[in-house]
Amino acid sequence: MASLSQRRKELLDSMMRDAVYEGAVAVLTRHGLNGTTMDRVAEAAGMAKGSLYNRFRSKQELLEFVHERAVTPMREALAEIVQDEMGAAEKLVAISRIWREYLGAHRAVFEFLISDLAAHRLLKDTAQTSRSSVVDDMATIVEQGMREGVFRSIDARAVAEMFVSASIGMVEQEFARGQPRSIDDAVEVLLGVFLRGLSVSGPAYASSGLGGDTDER
Amino acid sequence: MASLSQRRKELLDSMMRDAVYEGAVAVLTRHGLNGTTMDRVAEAAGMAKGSLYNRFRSKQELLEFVHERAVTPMREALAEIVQDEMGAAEKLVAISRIWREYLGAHRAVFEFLISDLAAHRLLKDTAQTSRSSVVDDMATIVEQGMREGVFRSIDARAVAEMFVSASIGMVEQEFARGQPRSIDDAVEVLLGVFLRGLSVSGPAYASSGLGGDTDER
Amino acid sequence: MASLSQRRKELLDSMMRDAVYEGAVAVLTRHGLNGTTMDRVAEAAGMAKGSLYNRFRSKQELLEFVHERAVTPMREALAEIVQDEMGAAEKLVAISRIWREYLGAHRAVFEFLISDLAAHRLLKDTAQTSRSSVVDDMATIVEQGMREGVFRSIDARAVAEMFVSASIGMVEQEFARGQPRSIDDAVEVLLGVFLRGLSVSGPAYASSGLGGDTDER
Amino acid sequence: MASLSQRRKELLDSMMRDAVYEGAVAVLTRHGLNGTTMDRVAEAAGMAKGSLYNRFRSKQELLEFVHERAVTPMREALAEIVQDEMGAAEKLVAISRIWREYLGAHRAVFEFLISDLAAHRLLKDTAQTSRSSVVDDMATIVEQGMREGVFRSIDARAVAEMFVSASIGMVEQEFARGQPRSIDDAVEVLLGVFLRGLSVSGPAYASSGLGGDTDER
DNA sequence: AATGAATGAGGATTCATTCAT
DNA sequence: GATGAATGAATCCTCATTCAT
Repeated sequence: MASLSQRRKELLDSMMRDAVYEGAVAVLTRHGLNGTTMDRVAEAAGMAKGSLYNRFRSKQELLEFVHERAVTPMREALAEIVQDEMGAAEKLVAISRIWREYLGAHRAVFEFLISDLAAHRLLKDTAQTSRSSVVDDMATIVEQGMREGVFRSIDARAVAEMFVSASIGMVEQEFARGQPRSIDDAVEVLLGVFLRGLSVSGPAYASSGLGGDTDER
Repeated sequence: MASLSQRRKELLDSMMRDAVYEGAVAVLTRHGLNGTTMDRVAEAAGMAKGSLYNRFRSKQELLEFVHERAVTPMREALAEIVQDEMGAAEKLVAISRIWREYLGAHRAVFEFLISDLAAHRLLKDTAQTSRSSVVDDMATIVEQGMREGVFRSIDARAVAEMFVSASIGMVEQEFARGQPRSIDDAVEVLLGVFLRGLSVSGPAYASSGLGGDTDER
Repeated sequence: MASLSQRRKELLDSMMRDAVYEGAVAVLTRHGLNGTTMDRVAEAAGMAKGSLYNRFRSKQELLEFVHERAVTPMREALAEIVQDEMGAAEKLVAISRIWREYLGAHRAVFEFLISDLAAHRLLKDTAQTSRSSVVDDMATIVEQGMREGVFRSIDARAVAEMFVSASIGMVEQEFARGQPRSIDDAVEVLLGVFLRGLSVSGPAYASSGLGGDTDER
Repeated sequence: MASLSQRRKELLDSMMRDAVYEGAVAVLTRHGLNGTTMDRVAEAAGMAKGSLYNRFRSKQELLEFVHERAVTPMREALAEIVQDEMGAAEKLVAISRIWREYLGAHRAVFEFLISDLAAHRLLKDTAQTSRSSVVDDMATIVEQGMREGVFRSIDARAVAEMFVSASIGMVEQEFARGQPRSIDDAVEVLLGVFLRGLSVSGPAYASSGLGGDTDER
């Protein structure tokens, strides 16, 4: 049987993919998306440029691989939480924590691949889908909260997008200022706003200028 | 009088700058930041490449011009509102409306220049400062609300960043889906969350996992 | 008569040419031959680029004008000395002094136009001719010395070229080191070598390796 | 063994460098320093433009390589002669011959790289140093002659520069006229002048106009 | 005649991709 | 499969020259 050399090959292949991922991340971190050339990735990954093209048909495919590998665990964690038996509010808290941890640990990749619109363009299908699916999952949780009577009736997708954007925005700001918050602090601010903001019996919403939302007053 | 040819020149110059702005925006829209080459901008602006370099010393300078022209009015409107005599909540509402209008009208530019990290990198000084100043203004308003006793005590910068990111995020999502919300709807969702989220006597905040806020469900 | 406005025009034209010359020299000095653009010359000359093209059909022509104006006085002085009633040795001395003064006063132009082969190429006809004519005049003097019996029989053109090159070379070296010699010192070294070198009854020339130059031993 | 492909690679590399050198020289010869574009060099070398950039990081580096390769052997020969046990006069003769041979064989390169001030500017460090070191070596020989009592007391650097310039000047003139002298003729004229010019008991130096050298008349 | 904006060919450099070894 | 040299299209920028005002 070839299963031995088969396994060996797969192992080697897996190791190479690891090397590529880490190399690419290192390059993205130091040089930015535009500065991420195949040459640099190859060197950082400790292999020849040609070898990259044996695994990935193009730079685009390589970046999609990196994106996928970076985002997948987060998406899976999110999907799992969505399936869990917790209440919607609890889920939001759990997600926030997981995200924070993840973003903190992989800030470099996310800085370029999650929020970079140039990347969005480059990775159109992959990335858009990915962000979109995250928003979908979040929306599902918000809807759950509405069904549970914990959240008030609201445009769930809009809130989901707000939540995702606000989460990323906070992290970005911290990156930019070089003053990261603790996970606890960050989650508290974020959820402090969103949970209250979604709560059913809220304080009067002093709308001055919003058409006829009289029932919210 | 020289004032005639003078005026004429200024007019022409102004028209050229308009053409450049619109050309650049068109190219940014169609090709993304990376695909925005001087050649394409020149063609879109209906002039020769060399002419671009008569106005702008470099691509960087041209992009800064575009960024500036796109963002300035918004920043000015924001600054004005910050100075106004309104309450903090009212200010947030006003800002949201203005932003919405603006973002809707200039979606293309903002899609690339406000939230594109590659642009941030390219326009480091200009763009960073610009986004930063927006966040600063927002934070000022949040602080005002805290002083007025309308908002609870909270990390104002964090909230400001969340608000800005959430606002942009919503618009982006709408762009991506091709289903823009009405200004009223958008502002209602956004402020519905943030005003409640910042209100003093809110509903209990059901934190599960944050420090010791266990009994707040 | 138009002679008044005629004169006026000529005067203006003459002033403009002066301005162009001085501007061009300033630019050559600061930016080198390659850095000498029509834009810079125009600005340094205090006029519009288009006006340059009213006087000179091309950059080439402008540079030829500059070269001509820089070199002409030297050539004329040289020609005059050639015609003079002095002995050949005296003429060499006189020429050396005049050159020195000239080179010192116009080092910038000469640094680029006399010894720069790129300029030679650019100014092929003008410059080559000019250098050539200088060498011709020098050769004439050397021949005079030979006829007078003061100089020994020798390849006059070769000596002339050596003399010219050595003169310029010394100045260049001084420019490069930033340590100009006094005119007296420079002339003394230069002529100290060449006059002895050309003298009839010289010291034995210890040629080791020169074929059969027996009469010089 | 890797030594086979190793050797093969080195051989190829060496051939490429030869091709580049010869291509560059050809282009320099035909188009001058300014006309020496990477495109033309690539074509003349029979390779793609990009390949040039695989070997040389920039045009500057490529030109330095050309300069180095052209000048090094001469400099080495010169340095060796300086070290030799010969008398100063003999050394001058030896050097003259070697130079002649070299300049004759590589006239094209030297026409641009040795005496071209634009090149000096471009290759500042490399070229300046190179010419300077040649002059230094020559000065050393002159000083040796002075110590030996063969040459009279004189500004050695000045004479060295004169000698170098005169040597190059002669060759240039010959290039320009297309009438090369034989090595023997050239060396005879050159040294005929310089050796006499440096000799101790020379003929009276007929200075007319030099400060106080009155007794030499 | 003066002006200076417009033009576009030309030049240095980068980099994704291919391919011979 | 691995390698890395070769390729050339694409990009930013410069500058001599033209021409409408």
